[in-house]
Order: sequence, then C-alpha cells, then structure tokens
Amino acid sequence: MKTLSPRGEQIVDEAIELLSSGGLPALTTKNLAKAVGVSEPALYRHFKNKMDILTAILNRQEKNMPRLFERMAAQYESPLDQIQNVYARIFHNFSRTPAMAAVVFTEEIFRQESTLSEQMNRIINTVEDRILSLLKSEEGRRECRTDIPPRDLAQMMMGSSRLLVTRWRLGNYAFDLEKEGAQLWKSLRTILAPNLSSGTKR
Amino acid sequence: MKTLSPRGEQIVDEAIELLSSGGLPALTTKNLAKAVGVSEPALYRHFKNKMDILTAILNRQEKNMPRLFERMAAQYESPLDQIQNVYARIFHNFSRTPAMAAVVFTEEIFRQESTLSEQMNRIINTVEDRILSLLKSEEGRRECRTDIPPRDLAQMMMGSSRLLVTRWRLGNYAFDLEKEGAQLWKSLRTILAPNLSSGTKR
Amino acid sequence: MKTLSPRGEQIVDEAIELLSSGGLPALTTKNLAKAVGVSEPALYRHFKNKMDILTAILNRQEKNMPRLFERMAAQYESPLDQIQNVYARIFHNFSRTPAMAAVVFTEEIFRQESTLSEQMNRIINTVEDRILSLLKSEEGRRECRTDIPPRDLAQMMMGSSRLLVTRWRLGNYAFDLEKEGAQLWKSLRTILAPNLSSGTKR
Amino acid sequence: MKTLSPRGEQIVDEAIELLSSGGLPALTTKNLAKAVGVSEPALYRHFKNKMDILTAILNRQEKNMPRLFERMAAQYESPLDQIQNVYARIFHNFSRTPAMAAVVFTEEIFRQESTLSEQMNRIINTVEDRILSLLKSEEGRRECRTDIPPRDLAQMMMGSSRLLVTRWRLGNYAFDLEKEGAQLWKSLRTILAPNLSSGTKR
DNA sequence: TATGAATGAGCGTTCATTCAT
DNA sequence: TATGAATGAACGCTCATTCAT
Repeated sequence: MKTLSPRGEQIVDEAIELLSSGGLPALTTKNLAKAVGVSEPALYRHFKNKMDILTAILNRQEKNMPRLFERMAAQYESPLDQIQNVYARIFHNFSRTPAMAAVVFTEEIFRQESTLSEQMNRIINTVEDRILSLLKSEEGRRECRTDIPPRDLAQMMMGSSRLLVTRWRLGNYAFDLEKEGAQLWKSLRTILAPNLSSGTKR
Repeated sequence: MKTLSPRGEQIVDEAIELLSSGGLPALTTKNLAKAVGVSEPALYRHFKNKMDILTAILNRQEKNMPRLFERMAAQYESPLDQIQNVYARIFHNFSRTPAMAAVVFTEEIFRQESTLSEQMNRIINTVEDRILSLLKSEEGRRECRTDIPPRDLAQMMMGSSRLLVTRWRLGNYAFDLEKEGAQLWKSLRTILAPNLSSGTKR
Repeated sequence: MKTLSPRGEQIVDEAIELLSSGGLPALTTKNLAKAVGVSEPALYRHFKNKMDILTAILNRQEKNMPRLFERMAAQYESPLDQIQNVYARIFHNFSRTPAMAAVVFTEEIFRQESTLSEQMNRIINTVEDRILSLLKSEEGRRECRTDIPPRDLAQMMMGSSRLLVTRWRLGNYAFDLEKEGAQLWKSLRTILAPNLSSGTKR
Repeated sequence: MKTLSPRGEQIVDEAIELLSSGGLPALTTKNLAKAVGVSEPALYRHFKNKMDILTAILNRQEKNMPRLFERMAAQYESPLDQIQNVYARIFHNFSRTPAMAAVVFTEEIFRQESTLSEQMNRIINTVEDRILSLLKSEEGRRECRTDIPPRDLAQMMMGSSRLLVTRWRLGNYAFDLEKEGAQLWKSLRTILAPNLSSGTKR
C-alpha cells in the first residue's frame, strides 16, 4: 500500500497493459521489462518480486474505487444517481483504456496466490458496502424499492454491470460499452424504482 | 466436438479439477499426467496439444448447458421456473463439485487463445438466447414484466448469478451457494413479476 | 541412498569432476549438463534438484568408506595395517583421480545446506568409529600404544592424512601424494608403536 | 597488504562473519553491504572488487599468524610450549568468535581464484616453517623426539588441530573447543616426548 | 497404448559491477 | 564519501512437446 516511485508507477501501468492484452501468461518479467524499456533486473529495484507487482495493481484499484464513490457523492444528491454514475464512469474509463477492464473485473488473474484472492474479494466487498450504505440511507430508501433485500439489489447492479464488461472483452470490444452500459442502467433504474402503485393503490 | 475415449474423458475431468484448484497455472502437463496416473506423453495420445484439452473442457460445457435447459423444459411449465431451475441446478452441481464452478464462469482462463475466447463467448450467447426465447414466449410475456428489454433482464439474471458464484469461489466456498442462490432468485422473481398495479390500476 | 540409473551415475561422476576442478561455483547446471553431454532439463529427469546431486555425491562416499575398510580387513591381519592401507588406498585413488580428493576431504563444499553438513559429519564419524574399534580390539591394543586415548590417536591419523591431501591440492598436485603419504604413515606407525622399553626395559 | 581505512576493516569483519555463517555463497555484495550498513556501490570505494575483499581477509590472517607465534615466543621458553600455546590461543579465539574459524582453516573457500589458493598455501607453509624452526632449534631437539622427521610431526600437530576445528564447526559448535583442544595437545605432548629409554637403554 | 529420456524455449530471480548524481 | 538506478550475464528450474522403444 506504500507509495511508489515514478518508475514503480510506470511498471504497474505497463503490467496492467500486458495483463489486458494477453492475460496473466503475457505478464512475464521479460515482457514487462521490455514494455517499460529497462532490463529485467531493473524491475527488482522497485518490486520485491512478481507477486509484489500484482499486489500493486490491486492496491491501485483498491484505492481507486472508494475515491470514485466519493467523487460521485460530491456531484450527485441522489444515492442511485451516485451508484449509476460510478458505473458510468467505470464504463467510460474502460472505453478509453480497455486495459484496466481486463484487470479490474477479472478475479481469475489473481487466483494463484491466496493473498491476492483475498485482496480481490476485499475490493468487491468494499464496493458492495458502499452500495449498501447508499441504498440503506434515508434518501436511498425513498428512491429505491424496499421490498427486496439491498444485498440482492447490489448483486444485480454489480453482477449485470460486470457481465456487460466481460462480454465486451470477450467480443473484442466490438460494441459501445458506454452506450450499452447506459441502456442497462436505464433498465436497472426502472426496476429499482419504488412500486408507486403499492403506496397509491386503492 | 468429437466424442472422447474413456481416457480422454478422464483427462478432461482431471484437467477441470486442476483448473479449479489452482487456476490455469496449475494445469501443466506434468500435473495433469500425474493426476490421471499416466506419463506425460500419454496425454498426447488423446489430445493433439494442451489447447486441445482446453477446447474439450469448453465442448463439454457447451453440450451441457442446452441439455440442462431442455431437462428443465420437460419438468416445468413456466418459463421463469425453467430459468430459475436451470440456475438452481447449476448451484446444486457446483456445491457438489466446486471444480466445475471455477471453470464454467471463468472466462479469463480461456483468454489466451482467441478461438477459446470465441467459444466461451458462444456459450454465454447460447445461454442468453435460451433465456431470451423463454422470456419472449407467449407464456413468458405473461409471467414477466415487459417494460424492460428482455436483454437487460437476461443480463441481470445471468450477471447476478455469476457474481454470486464468483464470490463464493473467492470466499473459499464459505457460504451455502444453493441457499444464497435460492434467496437471490426469490428476489429476482419478485423484480421480474409484472407490475400488476399497472394493469389493475384505475 | 537409492540406486541410480547409469545416466544418474554419470551425472554424479561429472559433478565430482566439476567440483574438483573449480569448486562449488563451477558446479552449475549448465556446466554439468554440458559435461554430461545433455541439455540442462535432462538433469532433472534423474535428480530432483541440484542439492539432490550433492547428496548423491556424499551418498557415494558414504558407501565407499566402509567398503574400503572391509576390503582391507579381508587382506590384512593387523589392525594398524588395515588403517594404514585404507589411507594408502585413498592416496592411491586420489593420485589417479584427483577429482574425488577435492570432494571427499572438503567439508566446506557442503556447508550450504545443513543436511549436507550433517551427512559430511556422519561420514567423518563413521571413519573414526572404524578406526576406534580397530584400535580398541584385542590385537589393536597389542599393536598400538595404550597410553594415549584412542580418540586422539584417530584424530592424528585422520587429521594429518587429510592435511596432506589438502596441501597436495593447494599445491596443484605438485608432489607425489602416494609417496608422501607412505612417509607420513611410516612416521605415524613409529609413533603409534607401543613403548617397548617401558615394558622390556632393563 | 596495504593498510585499510576503518570502513575497510569493518567490511572485512562483516565479510568474515558472512563467510562463517553461510559459506562463500552467503558472501554476496548485497548481503555484505547490508551487514555493513551501506549501499553496494559503497563497497567499491574501499575495494576494487570482490576478490580484493577475499584477499584482504587472507591478508589479515597472514599477518596474524606470525604475530601470534612471536607473542608466544615472548611468553614461553620451551619451543613445544610455544607451539602448543599458539593453538591454545587459536582455540580460545575461535571459541569466542567462531566466524573466524570458518575462514582460517577452510581452504576450499578460496579455491576459486588461483591467487587466493596460493596465498592460502603460503599461510599454511608459513605456519609450518615456524613450527619446523622451533622443532629444529637446539632446545626443540631436546624437548622433542628426533626419531621422526619434523615435517611429519608438524603435519600431525597441524592436521589433528585443524580436524578438531573442522569437526567442531560441522557439529554446530556443540562441544567445548578449548577443552577438547587441550586434551588433544596433552596427547600430542606425550607422543612428542623424547623416548627416554632409547637414550638410557643398554 | 504407453513410456523413459530428452529438449528448446523460457521462466523468475540474483549476481557483481558501473554510472550519474 | 556515498547512493539510487541500472545492467549483462548467469543462475536453478519448469514448460509443452517429441522421439525411440
């Protein structure tokens, strides 16, 4: 979680790029060194070993997600708007740098070491916590139907968004992620809307 | 898609087991041969190379999913019941043999070769097609709300179910997948239910 | 301690040769493979890793020393003759294949792994035990002075013989090890002889 | 042979410590720099390269041995007492700082470069020369039996003493070196004593 | 159908050393 | 006097795959 030198940041950048383009098998020290433009041993001045680099990638993501939520909290009043725009932002970022997409929603990459698995799990849980606290807030309870456990609602938002990104990647980024994401979230918002009738009925 | 010898099937079984326990890095010819109980060259009697084995794994999955849908079609009248029970069945199977879970919902594993990626994509699309045709059927349109594009509904069902499995794996299979899956689908069914009020209102 | 394939034996042979000519730093897998005339990975078909090869070298020595003592026991009646001829034999063998000398009397090589250290220690102790039991035998007590603890006598025989070999190696095998060894043992025998005068005097 | 800066001396100290604890493989520039508490390049301010450091270690030893002999010459009249106390002193020093023991009597460490080998050989020869001149002195010829070539006697003293140290190291410094050394030299002195009978006989 | 032996390519990593600052 | 950053060379070892038997 410590702060990295500029070279260290660059190494993480290129590592993400490699993971994105060829998955874990492409992230060899040789490839990485070449991408960074240094010799292989140079990597070891900045990271203890390869797993240290993978950890740094997850650390970066772990820092980014809360930051994103806070940014949206500053911009939007409505909890659901906040969540929706977090994902809009994610889709936007992925569209511009597909590399990150391959890493962020791709747990399998980090399966090999249990500490990485745990960190991945922690990131997912953190996001869920953010969503849950928004849903459970007073304002959230006004905006969002309450007949469904928030946990399941969060699962639907996160799950469908993630699957969208997965299919975007599998399909070689052929469709417009931002547009499809917006459409998906339009549907999600409709579904999440409180069932007015139940209150108004009669 | 050709049919395999018993040895071939056994090799695929063990390959899935290895993928499950240690991800792709664990699926080495050495590990696989030892797991099967033969020498490494013996593997090459049954498969041209390693990718051929990965393909066989996906082939098996590609055959299983439609079979599962048909089985449920024979058992249940309601389209939504059919879909729900497909996933109930999947959760059940995964609970008993977690190995398969690691493979089926894990696209990253097959990223390295584009032909595998495509096959993976095809499997997802096939499942989506099944769900869509059920949702669009006459009976489906009665059971399920029609104010949301079916594609988005399918994305939610598939996405949330997949994320549930992902988290189950990341959390070392700590929670009861079948029970949590049932709960998730209870919520999904509530959400999918047609908004009766809109029809009844006035 | 298991028996090796012919290739395995050949690898041990060449490993000893390398150790002899350049010490441990010369015993790289690359050098060894080249010396054997195979590729590096081929070594790993016969040994688990490099330390396994070092262990095999010591195993060979551990088997040889007792064998040597028994061979001499069959040839000579006198205990001291047996010991002396064990060393004569060792000097003879080293003269013909100096490689082994570098290894057998060179504990430092095996310092890096404590299990190797222990094995080395065990070999030395085994030799000492053999010598001690010969000295303490009835015939031994007749042949050899008893006013000195046998342990110290053994230390002198072993120590002076080993130092002779060490200096032979350090001096680039410049002198005749067999001849110098014979001279040393002539002196040792004189020293070991029971002080007849004390018994016979007057 | 030049004199070293304080930092240089400290580097040699730590190098000996490293050699002692892990043998030559442990004496890396990285380990050494860390032990000294400086960066790796700093080592090169004080020594041309790694071999230069090894040379400095041997230089220190080469200076120490004659000094030790002279110190004992000042303290003891009897030649044999002088030799015996040189070794007593060595055993004493080793007991307190086992590190040095690993280096002083361990020729193998310096095998890799022939110049180091030669220096090691020179040190041994110097010690032998000291011993020989003491044995051959008038007083020495009175104290020590003359029926054995002095060279062989020296070999026995040096060899058995060295082997004692070797076994002490191999056995993880488990026994009391000073005590065992005293016992060994008691026996050596008995053995070296002139055979009075031969003079008295007849 | 199976295997023991082998290999070229590549892996992550450490080595002693240099250079600019 | 010291260091942060870097490197060419080499390390031990594993990979998927082939071949003779």
